[in-house]
Amino acid sequence: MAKELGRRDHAAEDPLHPLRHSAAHVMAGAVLDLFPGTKLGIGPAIRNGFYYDLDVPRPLSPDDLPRIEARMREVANADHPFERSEMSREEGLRFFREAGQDYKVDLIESFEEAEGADGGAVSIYRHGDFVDLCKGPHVKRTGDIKAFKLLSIAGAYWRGDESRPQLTRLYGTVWPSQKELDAYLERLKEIQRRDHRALGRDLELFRIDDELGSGLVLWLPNLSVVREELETWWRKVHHERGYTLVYTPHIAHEKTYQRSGHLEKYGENMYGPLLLDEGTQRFWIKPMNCPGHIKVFQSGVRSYRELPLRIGELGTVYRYERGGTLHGMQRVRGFTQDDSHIFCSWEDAQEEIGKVFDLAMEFMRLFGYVDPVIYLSTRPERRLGSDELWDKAEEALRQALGVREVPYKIDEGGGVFYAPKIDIKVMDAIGREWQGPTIQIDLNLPERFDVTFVNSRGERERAVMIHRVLFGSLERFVGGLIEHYAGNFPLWLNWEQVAVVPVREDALPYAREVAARLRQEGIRVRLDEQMADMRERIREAQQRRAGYIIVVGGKEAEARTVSVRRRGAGKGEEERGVALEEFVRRVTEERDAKSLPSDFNPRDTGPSVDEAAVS
RNA sequence: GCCGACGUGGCUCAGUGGUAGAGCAGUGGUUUCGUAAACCGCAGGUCGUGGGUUCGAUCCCCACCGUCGGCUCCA
Repeated sequence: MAKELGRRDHAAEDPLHPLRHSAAHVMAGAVLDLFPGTKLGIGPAIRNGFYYDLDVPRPLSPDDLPRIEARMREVANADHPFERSEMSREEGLRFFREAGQDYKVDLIESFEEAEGADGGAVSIYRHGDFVDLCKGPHVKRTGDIKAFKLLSIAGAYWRGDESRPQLTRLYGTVWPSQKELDAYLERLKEIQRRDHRALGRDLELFRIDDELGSGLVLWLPNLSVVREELETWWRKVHHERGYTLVYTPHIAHEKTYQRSGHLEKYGENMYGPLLLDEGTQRFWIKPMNCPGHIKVFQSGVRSYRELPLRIGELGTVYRYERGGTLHGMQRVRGFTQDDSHIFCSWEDAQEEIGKVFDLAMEFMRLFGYVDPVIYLSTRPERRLGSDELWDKAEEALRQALGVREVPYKIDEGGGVFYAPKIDIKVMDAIGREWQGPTIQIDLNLPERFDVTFVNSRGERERAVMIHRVLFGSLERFVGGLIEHYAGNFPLWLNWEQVAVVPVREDALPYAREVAARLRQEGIRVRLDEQMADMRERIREAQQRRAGYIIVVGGKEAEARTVSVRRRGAGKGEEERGVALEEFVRRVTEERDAKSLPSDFNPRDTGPSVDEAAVS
């Protein structure tokens, strides 16, 4: 899911900020003209555009957007100047109170509470009849706002607070030129084309069935192939790196989650209780894998000689999420995490973190994610554990990054209540930022579960618990991959690596031979023996995103060759007369190298796209 | 959960206060055709669910469920 991290500083640096913010003013003015009595919330510039939160007398529907846009165009054409002026705080309060602009009054009042409100004055901006409380800056005239479009309507709470009134948020985008606007709209279309929900349906990847339950993903056969390959590779990589892979139960006795603190801190997201033994025993479905892994660690007395003990699991968890937040595979109620907990001593912590970090970077590279940005998130205000522990934990993370000389940003106070963490964010093929792997040092659970090992002096010592995920959840990761690859998976993950198309029925025996030869190498081959029109079968294979389509007929059978067409090739770009063994060699090589596909072209990205603005 | 929009056969969509259509997919047949959609036929829907208004509702009203765009939250 594209994240808006950095949006705030981005807004400040963005040279288009005045344009976008000005467009927000013009939009608010247009709504005020068309719907008198509208109250203004806030209307900031955001990445690629702007929004304004408004309290409109009647609900707006998408049909209203063209009208508002038309009115905006009139205002733009009228070419009013933006004029700045100042009022004292009292004047401002009186002005907006008289105008019935309650939210602006609320804002000014909050300025008073905030420290450093500048000398008691507030600034306002005016264009035409429209006046708004605003820091600015703005463009000079409304005529500077030319290439814009309103995109969507949504609800948003005043000040992002659920307990406060909900306003109507209008999203729009604006650019210096029509050409840039068109390019941006084209990018939005590209995002829609890549939407994993649409591709998931068209390519028969996954399904979410209402009767089965929303937020619960059925992995259909095609995507199950992808997952199986990912899991197989994941296990191999982890075995190579000294991980111990385990399986833990999906439900646990209530005692476990009382001790872990999950019931207290996370209970509203948990499924349960399940009442067993006439209701005397209460069990809950696991929302996280940590307690299970701790129990694995504690299955015996651990010696320092056994550490670091790296316990990993593709662990399926269930979490209740509110209905409105569910989104395809990317926001679900049941998912499988590639979870690991590394138990070690403080001496080993930094090195272990470093190893995890290297592995994480390798993961992202393999899938073609680029421009990783590293964040170190430090202690939040509300937290568990002593400052001493936080010092140690943050230092270990810092050192691990320092040793590697990787640049990173510090997200002060951005850690979770029980752990500081390293987050890796990456860019996908169309320039969207995604949350990648995270590494945390858990300062809570080792205490709660009294996780210890026996050190070289024969003493019990508290173990350090490093928590990490690389994929995150397979559902979210693979959902992201679908969009990243636009459905065109690398050969090693492709459900249909080769489609064999015989020209005519008399080529079937050779086609079967070819298919058998490829299958011998473990290649996933589809040979459709129902003889329909050849062109139709080629087209269908393309629609299924077969990695290669090979056409065989009499000529090929005689020469023991195949006619090869690579996915993504243009019309008439097939390569004829490729020796069968040569083709086998190429395909197995590409598969084993886990190469990115030839039709994978990360776009040269301009400004990155804000997913939120898709209409 | 909240605000708004939407919910017609597997998919995309049309339609009406008097109990429904199209294209694709499916299926049967014909076609045997060397690289991006051959032809003809058939079948498939209690129009999301439950109430209400009405002589009569898929179409109007209400509730619920679900989907979509956001908010909030998060893997």
